[in-house]
Amino acid sequence: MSSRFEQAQSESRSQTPVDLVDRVRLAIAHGELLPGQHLVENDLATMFDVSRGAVRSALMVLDSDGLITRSPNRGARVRPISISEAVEITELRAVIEGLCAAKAAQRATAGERAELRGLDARMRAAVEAGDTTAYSSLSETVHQAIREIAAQATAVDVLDRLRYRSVRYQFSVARLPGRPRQGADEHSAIVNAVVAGKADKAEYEMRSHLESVIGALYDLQAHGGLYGVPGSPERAAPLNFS
Amino acid sequence: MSSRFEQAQSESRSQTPVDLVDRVRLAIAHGELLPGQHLVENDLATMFDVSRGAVRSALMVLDSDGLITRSPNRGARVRPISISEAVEITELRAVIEGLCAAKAAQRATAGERAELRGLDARMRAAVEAGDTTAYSSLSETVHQAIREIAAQATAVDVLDRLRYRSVRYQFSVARLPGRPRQGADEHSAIVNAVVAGKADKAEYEMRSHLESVIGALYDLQAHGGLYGVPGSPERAAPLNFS
DNA sequence: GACGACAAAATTGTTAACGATTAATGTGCC
DNA sequence: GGCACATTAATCGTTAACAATTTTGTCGTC
Repeated sequence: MSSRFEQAQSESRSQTPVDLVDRVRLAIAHGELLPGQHLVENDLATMFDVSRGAVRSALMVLDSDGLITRSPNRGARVRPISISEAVEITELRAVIEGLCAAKAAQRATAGERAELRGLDARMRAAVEAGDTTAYSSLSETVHQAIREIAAQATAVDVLDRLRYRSVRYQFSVARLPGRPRQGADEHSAIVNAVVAGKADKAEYEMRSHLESVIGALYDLQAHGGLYGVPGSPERAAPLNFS
Repeated sequence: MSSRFEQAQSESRSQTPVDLVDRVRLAIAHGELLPGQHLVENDLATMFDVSRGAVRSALMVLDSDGLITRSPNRGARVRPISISEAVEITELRAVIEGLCAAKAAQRATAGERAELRGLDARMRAAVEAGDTTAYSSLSETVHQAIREIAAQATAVDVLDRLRYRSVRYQFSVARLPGRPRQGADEHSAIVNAVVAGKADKAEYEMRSHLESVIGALYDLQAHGGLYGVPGSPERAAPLNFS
């Protein structure tokens, strides 16, 4: 919690109380550290230019977060996430984001509703134009806006952590054929419900949306493997979520 | 995740990779470390008989969990939880435990259903007998059983962490007049739905139950303060949740 | 008596070194 | 050639010491 709110102040090197955790998290999300990879404390220390003690602490946090596993005296490994686990995580996200959508519907101010409508319009335009990247980015923005409006600090915190576990698959889902179109429709339904102040409907639509993501995950499994695995040339792309 | 599964193997002192985190967590839950209290690394190290480095790592994990706050160069403090935050946490728990209840209804085996029915009967008997302590304990057992049956590892992990944040208030809620009776009725409704395999109803009843807990939290706020604050003579009682 | 500068103490953040445990390698024997 | 066993290397876990920062306490002045 508190770790989320204290902004990176000066990037002053080796003033890394907890912010190293985020750096490693991002490295995993971006595919610089691959699933199953053995993480040696000394290597990470030199890689991130911090003390080994700091690395040790960060690894414990990441272990507690489920991003890595640690065996006594055997070191840490990036934890591979199976599709079935990604499904489970998405099921969990569904109910939590559903809660946020409901709260957002209750609490959104006039300005916030207008903002949501604007985002929705831009997203639909992007899909019409066939701009998948813009869709991805806007989709994430919509989710984020709803979470902010909901003002449920604890829920947002949990969601932030869950995100990093399933990033790998979110990449792939967004690239499935026909996915942007369907996603955009679902997002519109969510936005409309929130803007209309219908909490129950907002929750329902959000959950429907994420259940459709789960369906896409199963498709992924059926059609064998991942599209656009991180580590490939396009790993520079920003984090996007379906 | 992995941290949950590796059992305390030999209690061999100073073999504390992560298990120290749980010990500090429990100390906070039991009121040995009070909200707002300043946590000095050296003191904790001698208190738990571990190295300061281990304490440092544990504090970072607890900070990430939201149980304590850490200011640079100023140390750590046990994070006080306001009633409004406890409400927020319970709202979050409601949707997650709702998910677990639904999954449990889908997945419970015949044996598990029988076990749930047994627990329910014992809980109602305890309430009839006016045994508040037994009710508390059985209530927690029911919740735990449903979580196990649901087999949603990620959700259970999140719930386990959320629990520690609001323990303080859960104590008080269970002591509100008339609370055991109402809680038992709600638990029965949940169990019946799960046993009947009605996922939607199970989720609905679980959420209703926790919304009723939220109502009790507001009552607590209205009637001013906490009953049975930890640190009082009865702090030896096991953790109980409404 | 209150306020501010200064010094001392306490605490955190960092680094380096040591011992312990585990995996990997090499050797001898069957 | 393959397997049991000792040796070596790599890595983790711990401890102690040092540096940097904050807090506390003291003194002098207004």
